[in-house]
Amino acid sequence: MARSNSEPRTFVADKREAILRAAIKVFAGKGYFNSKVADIAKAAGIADGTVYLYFKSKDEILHSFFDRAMADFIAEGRRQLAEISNPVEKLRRIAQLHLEHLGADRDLAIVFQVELRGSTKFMQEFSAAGFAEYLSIIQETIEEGQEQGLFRRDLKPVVGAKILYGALDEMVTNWILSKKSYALGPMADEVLKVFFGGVLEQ
Amino acid sequence: MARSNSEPRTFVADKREAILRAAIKVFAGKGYFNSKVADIAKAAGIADGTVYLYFKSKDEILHSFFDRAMADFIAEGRRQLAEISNPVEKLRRIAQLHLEHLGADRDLAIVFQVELRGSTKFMQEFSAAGFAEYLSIIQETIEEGQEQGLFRRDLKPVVGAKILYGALDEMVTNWILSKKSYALGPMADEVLKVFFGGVLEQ
DNA sequence: TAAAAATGAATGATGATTCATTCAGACCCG
DNA sequence: CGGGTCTGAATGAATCATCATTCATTTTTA
Repeated sequence: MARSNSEPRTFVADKREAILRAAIKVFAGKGYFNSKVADIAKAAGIADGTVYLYFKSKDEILHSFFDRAMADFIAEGRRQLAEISNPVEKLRRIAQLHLEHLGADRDLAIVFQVELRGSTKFMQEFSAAGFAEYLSIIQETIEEGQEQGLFRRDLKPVVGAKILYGALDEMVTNWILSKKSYALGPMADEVLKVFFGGVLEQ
Repeated sequence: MARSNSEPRTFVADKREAILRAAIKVFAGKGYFNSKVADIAKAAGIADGTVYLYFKSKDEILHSFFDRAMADFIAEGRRQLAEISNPVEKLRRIAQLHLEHLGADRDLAIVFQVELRGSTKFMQEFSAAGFAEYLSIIQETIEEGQEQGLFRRDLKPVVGAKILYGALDEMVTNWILSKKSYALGPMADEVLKVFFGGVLEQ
């Protein structure tokens, strides 16, 4: 009762966090369905049962992770975009953030690229949430660019958004699967070179 | 022994085929890990054990499917590309084939987009096989185009291939998840418009 | 009728989840 | 102080359901 009241909250949040981090590492290593809750517990240095004091189920661990990771990413993106007015530069920043963010944490990237897509159920649930929002940020930026006469108008913004997202996404997937180690961030410029200017010789 | 020698082969192949088709439908519906072998057997109208007369394991069903589907697709692609000499038109044909093929069979598309990506293991195994070959067909076509002075040279062909593939792939994924029903094939032209010419106003 | 194909009940392993028990620290009282 | 008590966190062995796979038996085919 007379406990110094913020301390326990912090403690609990930390352990939840630790389980989450351990889970990501385990999921990244062997895939969601091949990971045992016992593996996660071991990776987090706790007993199997303890996992259930912080999460309702194995499923909820993955969900929590996505929800938080995506919300964080979008919040950061919006923050940075607010400082930019030129749509061309906005798209550049989006591409860079996307690749730098995932390029900075391989486990996170693996879980995002691989596990997120591992079930239509997840995809749809997730789709409904953050993913659609992300696509629509790109889409709105393209609309802005069209209004300002910077981008061609014979292209549906929603299609443009999918193309850019798809290209970035493929960069990440290839990076994960590649045996070679290289920086993902710089690929943003390569993608944008094509997205903005196309491959045809003028 | 005195069997009219091609008939039983055919018969066996047909049943194998039927199991494969049933499996795809089931996998597409609930995901590989959530699908029971019993579900597949029921969908194929046979007993559980019969599945094992044609496949060594559940895993092998998925593998067989990928191997065959990918080999067929690449063979068909090569056949059609052989009739085209212009790299621009070759890429157009690739994009159309890609989207028309998956757009014609939703179950096939779901398994390809979702299950194939559902595990790093699968991705890597698969990657080693047909997928790398597909990417390199695109890459070589871009190289040709560069040699003929059609495509800009300040772009690595391998990167260009990933961008085009990624954009097409995203069209398929969105199509699968979309509640609206629309034709996937025609999206090829939209993608190529951007891939060839870029989004910037001239 | 013999061989091949198919059956589906039984087996055995696996692994998510539960819960009776232990443990650690906070608080109280003499 | 120092030991007793309470609370909630943590434990991990046991439970229980779920399937992939097998194989003795039956059915079909030729």
